[in-house]
Amino acid sequence: MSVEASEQRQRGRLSRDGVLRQAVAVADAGGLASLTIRSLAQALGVKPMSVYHHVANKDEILDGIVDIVFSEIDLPAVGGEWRSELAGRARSARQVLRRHPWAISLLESRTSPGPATLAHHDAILGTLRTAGFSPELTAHAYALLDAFVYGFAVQEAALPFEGPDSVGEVAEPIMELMSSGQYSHMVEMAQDHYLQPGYDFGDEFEFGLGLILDALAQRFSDREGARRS
Amino acid sequence: MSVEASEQRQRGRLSRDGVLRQAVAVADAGGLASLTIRSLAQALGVKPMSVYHHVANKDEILDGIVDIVFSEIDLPAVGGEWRSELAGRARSARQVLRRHPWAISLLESRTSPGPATLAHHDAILGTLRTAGFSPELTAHAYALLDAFVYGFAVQEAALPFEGPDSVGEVAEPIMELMSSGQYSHMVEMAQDHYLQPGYDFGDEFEFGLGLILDALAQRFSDREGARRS
DNA sequence: GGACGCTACCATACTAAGTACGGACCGGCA
DNA sequence: TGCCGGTCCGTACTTAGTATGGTAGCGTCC
Repeated sequence: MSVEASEQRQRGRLSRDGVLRQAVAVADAGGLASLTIRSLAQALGVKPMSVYHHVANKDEILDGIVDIVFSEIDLPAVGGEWRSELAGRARSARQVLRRHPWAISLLESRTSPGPATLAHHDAILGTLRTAGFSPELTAHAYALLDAFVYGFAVQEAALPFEGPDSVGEVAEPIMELMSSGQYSHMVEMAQDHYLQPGYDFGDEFEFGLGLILDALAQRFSDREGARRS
Repeated sequence: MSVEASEQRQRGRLSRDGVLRQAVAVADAGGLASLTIRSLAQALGVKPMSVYHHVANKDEILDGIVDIVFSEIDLPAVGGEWRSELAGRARSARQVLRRHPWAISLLESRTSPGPATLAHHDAILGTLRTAGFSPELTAHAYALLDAFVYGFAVQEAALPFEGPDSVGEVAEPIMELMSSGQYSHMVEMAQDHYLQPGYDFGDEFEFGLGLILDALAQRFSDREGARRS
């Protein structure tokens, strides 16, 4: 029995929360595929089966880390100015999903929301309702904004390159495929726009977000006007 | 739902295309998790290792079935009226992703597009450019519409219930969680709106799609006007 | 028509992952 | 002091991907 074991072998060092936070760290470091019970146990300094005394199974770990990710998203302040509050939460959500890209593929498969997820949804609904949105428009706005945020995250995750200016490197094999003569519009757009220096796909986020919020504000004030007259 | 092959033992009955189409059928029937080399081989009426003579590995299968899914989406007609063409392809994409919900989680992880995927993107870019959209606005519109379609599909896939009117059944445990006193806005929205008879989350799709297309038309005509004056 | 060899298919087996099952250890309490 | 319950772990079973090396049936050429 090695007394000098680097990590203090002691009882009670594990907890459900510690396990989940370490799971996030492992996924951040190596992707979802690298998160196994065995790798997680090693990161925690324990043996695989010890993990099961704090979570029922791997699915519970996945549900748990999704909720941790949601907890990192800034909540809109209920009662604040709806447009800036929702813009802020959308930007925060995007940042969080960029930080934890593995979470995106979990969003659609996890159907049991945790407390942070519920609190998040509640704050958004509250912000809209308190600002005076009708239930119908609240539901519309919520679904639309969330779809945009999630969908944008999916797109960013699927990009074969990372960030601006590094596009050129990976473009070779794709350009080859496209140079078959088909895909002429993609080639044109790539050359005239996407591959231009300074183009950053991430900028499309602000365009889309602004467009959606503008249009929602329009519908909102239309309704307000109709109600007032 | 009978996926098993009833074909006799004979040479040459397999092909890359047949393998991929059967893989789609298996995933449709039992979800992505049920698609294993062994289950696929059984559905094809062969032994597991036979599959590997037509695809290099499982990743190639996943890439392949994503491309099959894309091939099922109606292409917009380049040169047609952009608004209706893009609305049509968005609706078609949603239908296809509802038919193959397992494909959603693959969208973000597969970074090597197949020919159908490329043709699809090309047609959308072509529709916008031919309609007179600038490269900038084309990139904006494309990213925004795709984000919405994908994000909406993610949301629909994550719903714990299926279709309208079946909401009530599954709502019990969630209502329980929410009745802790927190989540008051969710409770209000659930009671006053989501749980009302006839509410269908799917209807949010048309609202969002219409709003985005309206707003894009606005920006398009603004630009047109500026150019003309 | 018989040997050859190509290609499609398969038997075996190795590795890795989730997890069932029961045991070992430790600290507290009667 | 001896029991107890909460933690942690050793072992092993099951399923999945796939490396390696056959084998069998068909076309080809003498």
